[in-house]
Amino acid sequence: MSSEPLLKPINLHHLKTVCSSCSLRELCLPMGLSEEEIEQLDTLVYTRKRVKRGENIYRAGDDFNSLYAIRSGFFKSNVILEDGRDQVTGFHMPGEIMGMDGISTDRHACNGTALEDGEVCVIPFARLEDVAHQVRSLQHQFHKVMSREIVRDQGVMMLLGSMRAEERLAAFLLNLSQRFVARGYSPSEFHLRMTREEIGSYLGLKLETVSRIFSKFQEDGLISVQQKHIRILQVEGLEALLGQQAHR
Amino acid sequence: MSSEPLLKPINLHHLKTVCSSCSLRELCLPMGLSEEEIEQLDTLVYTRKRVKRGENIYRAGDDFNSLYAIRSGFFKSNVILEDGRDQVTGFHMPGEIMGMDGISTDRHACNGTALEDGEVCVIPFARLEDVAHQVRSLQHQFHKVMSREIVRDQGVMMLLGSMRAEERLAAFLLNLSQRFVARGYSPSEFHLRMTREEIGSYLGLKLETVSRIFSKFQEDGLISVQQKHIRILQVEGLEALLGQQAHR
DNA sequence: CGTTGCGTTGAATAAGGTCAAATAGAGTGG
DNA sequence: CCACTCTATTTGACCTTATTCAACGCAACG
Repeated sequence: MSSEPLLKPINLHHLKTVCSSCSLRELCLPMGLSEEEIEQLDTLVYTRKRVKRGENIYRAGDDFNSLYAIRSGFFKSNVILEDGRDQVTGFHMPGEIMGMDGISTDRHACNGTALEDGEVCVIPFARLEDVAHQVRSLQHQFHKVMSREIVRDQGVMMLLGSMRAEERLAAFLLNLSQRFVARGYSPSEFHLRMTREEIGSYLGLKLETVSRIFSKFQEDGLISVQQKHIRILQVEGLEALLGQQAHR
Repeated sequence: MSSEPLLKPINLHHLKTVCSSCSLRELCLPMGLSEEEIEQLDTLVYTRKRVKRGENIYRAGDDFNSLYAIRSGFFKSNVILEDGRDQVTGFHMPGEIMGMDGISTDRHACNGTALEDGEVCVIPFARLEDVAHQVRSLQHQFHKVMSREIVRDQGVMMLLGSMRAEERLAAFLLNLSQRFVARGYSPSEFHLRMTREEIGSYLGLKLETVSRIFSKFQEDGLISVQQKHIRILQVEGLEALLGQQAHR
């Protein structure tokens, strides 16, 4: 066992930094592309970046150079308002692309902050446009990714504009649940990586309201909450909250 | 005067349906491109569409084929909710591009509705991608347009998530004002094309609240309101409302 | 000149925010 | 491993804001 290996070991690092062998390729930028097309993306990402909880991958005002694909970890987009408050504009999980807000002005419009230790793929944007210029299917796929972000944001706008607090929380939990399923995790049991305050900021509610409504959902037998650990007991119950006409 | 013209008349129709001679080219898709590059866009738009007030240029669920650049008129993006309520997700004026939400799923996610008679340039999306594939600067410009939409939506999310009613209205009026200026109209005097209910829907408020706050702004000497006619009397006053720390 | 849709205003109410206090964990250093 | 600290969370009491319900005014239109 201590002798020289017979075969040269596979270069694991290379294997890992390449889209074609990434386990997230069904969710991430390569989604829907063929194997050959994905291989053409392999020149795109030559840097990974490890981030620790609380660190920013970019800050509002920074020069925009790259997009970031989440490999692992959980992130938020946020802006620090003049009065110091931290306004959250999104939560992001593996396979999602962050930083697209920076394209319009060549400066990032918000911070990208890690809520737990993680790793992102750095996608130099000029290079992405180069490859998209070559590979038409990538161009199209990238347009889809941006459009999806627009649709997602408009969904949040509708949530904020038309739902009451309970409905917002129900929608939030169901949305997280769906996104966890897509990543192979349990739909009904998960760990919130963000605080009540961050949830509230995102949903336009105060942290006390978030806490109270979690407690109420628990009393009603819809979920079980223990700090950041959530278990959904009755999906239909949460869905029913959404179905009823919104009031605001 | 009844004799044959000496010179063949200029084809006015053609002159008009082409980006390079469009008065909105500084605001619209061609923004920032050179004259030669803009000429390459001239094959892009071969259809204009007139719409009457209340008509939709597309509806949620329709197949997605084209983007629409507003030539004239005032539009809203909206979704009809299950309970019949009309949730507004955006207001759009000349030079802005509508329909980008459709790219992600090949179906429109919302309606594009005219708030007054107007005209849109139909941009077949497959063709746009073709031309973008040829003209790299257009590819980049289109990415900027999409990114701008993302930033704009996130701004609305922040407004809805962190501002109280008065602040939302103040921000709304200032935003309209800025967009009118960019189009050569008065910053301080304009006509609202939408109802109080539509404003409320967009801002997450009830129409009565919108009406009350307009009245209050008027009492405070910030604006003068007469039905849909608005005159901003003290921009600084409205701006001051935003500056103060948001409370919600 | 009535009808209809939109806007304004008032009074009562409910939803969520604010303030405050108690508790529970997670992380840290001895 | 334990004590200590700090932060996140929960819960209660009270208050503010915006909604709800309702009545009325105004302007456009056939």
